[in-house]
Amino acid sequence: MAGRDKVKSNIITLKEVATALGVSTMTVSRAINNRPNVDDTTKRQILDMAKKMGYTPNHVAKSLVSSRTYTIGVVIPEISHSFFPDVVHGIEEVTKQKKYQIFLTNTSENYETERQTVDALRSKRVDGILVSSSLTIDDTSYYQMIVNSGLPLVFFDRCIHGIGASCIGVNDRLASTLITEHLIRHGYPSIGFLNGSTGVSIGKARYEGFKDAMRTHGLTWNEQWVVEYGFNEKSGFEAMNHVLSLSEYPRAIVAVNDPVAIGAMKAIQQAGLSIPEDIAIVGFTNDIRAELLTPSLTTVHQPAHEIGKLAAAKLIRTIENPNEPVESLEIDTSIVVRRSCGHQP
Amino acid sequence: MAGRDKVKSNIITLKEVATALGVSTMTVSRAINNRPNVDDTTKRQILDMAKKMGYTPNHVAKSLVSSRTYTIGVVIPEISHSFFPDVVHGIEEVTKQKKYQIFLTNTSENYETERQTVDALRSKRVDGILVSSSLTIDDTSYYQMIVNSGLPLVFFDRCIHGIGASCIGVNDRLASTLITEHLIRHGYPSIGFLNGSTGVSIGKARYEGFKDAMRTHGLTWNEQWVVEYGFNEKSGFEAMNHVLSLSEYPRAIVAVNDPVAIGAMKAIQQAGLSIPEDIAIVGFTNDIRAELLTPSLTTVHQPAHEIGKLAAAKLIRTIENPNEPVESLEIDTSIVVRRSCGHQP
DNA sequence: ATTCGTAATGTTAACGATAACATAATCCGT
DNA sequence: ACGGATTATGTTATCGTTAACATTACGAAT
Repeated sequence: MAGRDKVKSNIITLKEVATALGVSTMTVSRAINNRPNVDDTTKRQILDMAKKMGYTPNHVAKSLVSSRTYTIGVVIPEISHSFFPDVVHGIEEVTKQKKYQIFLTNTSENYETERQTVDALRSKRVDGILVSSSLTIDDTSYYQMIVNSGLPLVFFDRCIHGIGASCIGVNDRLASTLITEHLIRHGYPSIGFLNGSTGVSIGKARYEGFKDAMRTHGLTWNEQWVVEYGFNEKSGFEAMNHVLSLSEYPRAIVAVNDPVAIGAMKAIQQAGLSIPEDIAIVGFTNDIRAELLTPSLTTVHQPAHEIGKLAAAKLIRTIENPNEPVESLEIDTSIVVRRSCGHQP
Repeated sequence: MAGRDKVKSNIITLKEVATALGVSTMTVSRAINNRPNVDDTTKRQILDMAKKMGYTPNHVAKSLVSSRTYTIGVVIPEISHSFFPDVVHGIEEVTKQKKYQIFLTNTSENYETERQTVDALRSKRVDGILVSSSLTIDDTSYYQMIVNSGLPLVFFDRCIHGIGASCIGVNDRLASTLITEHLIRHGYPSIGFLNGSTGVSIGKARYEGFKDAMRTHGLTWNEQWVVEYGFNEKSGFEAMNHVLSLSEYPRAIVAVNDPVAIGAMKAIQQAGLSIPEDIAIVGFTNDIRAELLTPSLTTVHQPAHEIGKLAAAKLIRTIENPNEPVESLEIDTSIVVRRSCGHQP
């Protein structure tokens, strides 16, 4: 039974099905694609034969003719942040329903890699791309070129504005203001900010929000306590160690995201200090671990799954309707108050 | 500056570059692909012009000619389990280096979806697929057909054996035996097993390992305490509630994976019982949350990243070398002893 | 039976790139 | 200066599918 003959490759084409039945490829094509003008008997024979021969349509050829691949490229900075798998989950949900497939690419927070990745996706002629950009330089010309080329592009989470691409983000600046104000209300006299990079949209927006809150409340901040080490746990650890090595350190910390906050918490605790008694800290993202930490981390909840769904839906509308307007959506976040900010049950 | 002319699509082809310079497409093709027999001057002109016109090679057309897409399909059951993003990370690392791109697909633990997904990947003519299967029925004919069709296929984590496909898994059965024995050594008189599904390879192997340990130590187990509710947190919660509703419940629990263990822990604690004082529990996976839980979860560490890398490397070797042998690899795991098993610091 | 209309089927060209073969241009040694 | 070897360039056919046009078949109406 096992191992019939060993043909090198048995990928069946339309033509082979056609010859097997003595009809033309067009008739087979019509039958397979359920187009009109095929005799019922013929159609049944074709369908049976196609099944028997194990015919699978070649989408590569189809794509070449139609200039449509039903494929979407997804560019994310770091797949191991719990935020992004959740976004991908949301994207998947929409794309699956709309019969698109996704190319998932991880740039490791590297803009050069990001460009290469996008170029590769363009070469593969994806119908559109979803990007959370790691751009840190003030040069949007690359994405401007992408937009000009007509490739549908929707940013999510980390956006680049003003180049004619839609964006699904959150109200980062306001959320950052609110969570900073939450710390201010606790009465902490000094607050530091652990940023990833101000070149990245979320880094800039969250820092601005931090400053808004400080200014509104007539507080000043020590520029030494505003540092940029990166967006992951390791960089949070290093950033915090740097701050702790200064002659003075702040009474509270706003971290640009939860991984950074988690790294910082490790640094604080390893230095023999207590959270929130010695240093209070808040994050941003509502990482899956936030509620489990000791103390649990006060943070900003971002609806990752929702962001993924909205971004994918927007992109598909942009692909399928050339008149779909460009828009920037800011989804509301909410503050999740736990223990790390000093809040008592 | 913005909004030059509004051409519908400005995707440049080889031919357009060729006409712009008055040479043939072949010459352009050779120049672009850095092939020999192109005059240096001509080559420079072509490269300049291609860049100026914004030419991007069309991989769809290339793929049609070469029957190679440099694309790998990745089929995973649930992207929100921390295990899988880690695996994907490992896969990404290898594929990026080898210039492949990955189609990421999520089947939501549904075998029907899985088949449709694999069919879609075949239609898109991926060069190979990496699958962690949700197959729960005793019918491997579908994958047998895939293997027979010559499509390179490597399973990871959840394997289907005996059909001629390679597999990168872990020594599930042994690991399960070891962690069960760890509980036995604690002296618990009764142990239950929360399975996902015995139809899935890991469910079967881990259950077998559990039984091995019990038998070896002359213990019996109550079949009522062996339940199958699924592989996620919710099913763990429900499974445990079911067990707790029985007239008697076991002194310790082996969960088929960490999400199930986490759900079960919630159920136990909501029932007013303590872990490990009333019920001890161990998991499997070393989820990112395991060490942060209260109590921290004793579990089996599976090198997810490593599995991803090995699986991707094996698949690429299989794609690029028709004589690459079929092999099943079992990677070693290690037990991470924390508090939920009753261990004291 | 002739003609017309529609349904069924077939043929050709095209999508963009490249392999394989064909030709033109250049170089070199004697 | 000539023939043979290179090197540079061009032409044709092909990958698998489908759009667009062309043809054939068949039933109905007169």
